Amino acid sequence: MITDNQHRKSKQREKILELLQGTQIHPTANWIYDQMKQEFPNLSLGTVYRNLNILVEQNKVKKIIAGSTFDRFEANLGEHCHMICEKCGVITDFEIGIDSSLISQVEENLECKIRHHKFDFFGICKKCRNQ
Amino acid sequence: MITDNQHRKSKQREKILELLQGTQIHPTANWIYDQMKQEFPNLSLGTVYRNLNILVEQNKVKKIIAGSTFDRFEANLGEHCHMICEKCGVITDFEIGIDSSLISQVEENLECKIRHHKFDFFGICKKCRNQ
DNA sequence: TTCTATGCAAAAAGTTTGCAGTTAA
DNA sequence: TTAACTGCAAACTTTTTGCATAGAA
Repeated sequence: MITDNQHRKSKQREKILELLQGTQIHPTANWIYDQMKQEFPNLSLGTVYRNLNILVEQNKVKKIIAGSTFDRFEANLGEHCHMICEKCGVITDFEIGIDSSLISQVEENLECKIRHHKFDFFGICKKCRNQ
Repeated sequence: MITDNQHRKSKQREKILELLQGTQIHPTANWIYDQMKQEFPNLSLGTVYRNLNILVEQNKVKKIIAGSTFDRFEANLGEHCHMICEKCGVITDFEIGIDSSLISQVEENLECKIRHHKFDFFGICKKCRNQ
């Protein structure tokens, strides 16, 4: 494991990364906690969360399906994408021409049925760029 | 407002829908609560959440950037999409050829800087289809 | 020796739920 | 009249944080 200047080596953090690198299931913090309990009987969930945040910060791990923010709601039921500004948090709707064959391409590859999709773009919005 | 058989009319729910239909900002439950406080001084946040869930159930409103589930993590840092099974919750990685001009198209339209994006497909996975 | 990491427990943040009273149909 | 809706408060779930101790460098 490559260590940076800010963080020391830790058995727990190494194990968390190892678990994440060795699984396809996109686990929750709690799943990781359960896996580690045998090897680290006194492990606490707080340690798992703390280390996950460090690993995300170090770009060794990604957090997906961002929870922890507030639920947000909209009444725009049409098909559209979101551009989420990482600076001010504003969400802007827009439409792009999604090639409809894209969906069937996915369905064929994974042999699944797609019911809907969500395309989110993250970056800096016009307003924040000009400040 | 069109009512179904299960739900009666409610001033609060009507107002919530009206607010959502009249804004672009993809509000949180708490923002809605604040907007309504003047008109409904005794309003409770619980009522807002309850009605938002009813409106979502009625397909009059969408919940976006799904919070409330667990955070999920992955160590796959390459560019890929997720197929999320709505039945069993399994998340499957896959790659699709995203036309790179798509990003610059979005950047030009919104005059913004896109740093990353997230494409999620929701549906029924192969395993669940065959059950 | 120093300062990060840990376990524990308490707190925080966001959402849901039970209850008794209110209201739409 | 009946059953959904409401406000209130308590409970719940997920994540973060403060503190004293352990451990890496």
